[in-house]
Amino acid sequence: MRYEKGHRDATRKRIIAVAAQQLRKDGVGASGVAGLMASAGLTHGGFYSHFPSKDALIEEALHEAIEQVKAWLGSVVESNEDKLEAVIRAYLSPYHRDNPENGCVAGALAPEIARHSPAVREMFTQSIIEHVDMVASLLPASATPEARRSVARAIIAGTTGMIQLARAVDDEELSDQILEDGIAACLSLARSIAA
Amino acid sequence: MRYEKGHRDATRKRIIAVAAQQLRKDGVGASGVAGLMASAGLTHGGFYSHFPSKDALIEEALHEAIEQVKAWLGSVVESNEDKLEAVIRAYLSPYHRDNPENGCVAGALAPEIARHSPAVREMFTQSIIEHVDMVASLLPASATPEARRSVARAIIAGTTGMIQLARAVDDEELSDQILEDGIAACLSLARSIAA
DNA sequence: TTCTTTACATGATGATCATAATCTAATATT
DNA sequence: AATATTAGATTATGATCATCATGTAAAGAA
Repeated sequence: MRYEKGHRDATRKRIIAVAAQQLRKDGVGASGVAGLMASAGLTHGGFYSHFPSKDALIEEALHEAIEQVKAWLGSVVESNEDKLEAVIRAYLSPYHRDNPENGCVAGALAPEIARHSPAVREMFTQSIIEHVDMVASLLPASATPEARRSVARAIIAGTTGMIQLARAVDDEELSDQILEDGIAACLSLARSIAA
Repeated sequence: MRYEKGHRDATRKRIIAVAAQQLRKDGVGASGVAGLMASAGLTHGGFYSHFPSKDALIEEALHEAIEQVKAWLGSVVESNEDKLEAVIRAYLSPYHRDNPENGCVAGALAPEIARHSPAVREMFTQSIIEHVDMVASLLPASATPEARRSVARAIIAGTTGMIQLARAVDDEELSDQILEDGIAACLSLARSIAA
């Protein structure tokens, strides 16, 4: 049947939005086309009129997810006085641990991305580079630019592992400790390069 | 056909050994029973006379993989003077990054483990707890036990993310930097709790 | 030497996968 | 009002998945 104009675009966006969540929640490989479409309230039939392949959707959905995370962390930075501590605490929060579908792409999918297509890895790499610059800008201004970028890389990569382990372990107390120790470690690192 | 005695046990061990590598290399979900058996030089037919289900093999294979990593890092600790620096450098080495099939289970599979069965998560959690104690024992003796355990948790979780990002990014220079910055960050953290 | 056992192979089952062709009904266009 | 268009549904295809039933050949037991 034919729908009002704009319907097609809205549907396409909805598929991407649903995929951006589900890929982080269930993993890329474990998310099938039919399941994604069903989550968008559709059947699998129309999929290939929106995307040339599953991989094409994955690429778009991961890009969308990365933008969402960037917006989230950006708003945390904007609305807080101690910006570095605020982002770290937001990233290593129980909320982020318990809601991977709205959280960091690396935290949910890093090993799968390492095994994915060059296109996805390239996009991911670009987002990491930008994120390094963002975090570096929050580090003590008294340190050299390269020292700040170095610590920013360690914080970004480190926190990725911290949120993952906090999700993987089957022990609530240990999970909370991992988050808290991670926060302390990142703040210690940041302080360590202050002149 | 009937084989010499001991054959069955040897085959079983070989399936587990092959799976322990392949799961880390390709991911748990992406590794099928038929592919695993083929890598062991067999067809899929005999699988269910060795294991009651794919999940049962996964559990055994991941346990085996964890034991291998424990042995690897244990030997690094034993054979080096500066034990902490040696493990960190081994873990965050280009060799480890480029050979996930023989490397850390968390580094290869943490998000998948977070989504896996309670049995797998429980075994994984236990191995993390033991690993925390091991790393804590390498930290400055002048610090309190809880401070050492806290930093050990941060180092373990942090390095997991570092090896993952180093694998995921599509830029050799950035990948090397992540490893080097990770080493520096871990050593800085260790120093920070020395009395 | 004959017979039984068994480790694995072959082949089958039904589910689910990505992808594609065809159908349908409602809106846009005329 | 009649017609053309189209978004998405239904259905189909062939691959691959985990799981299981049956076949077979060679080693061990008799």
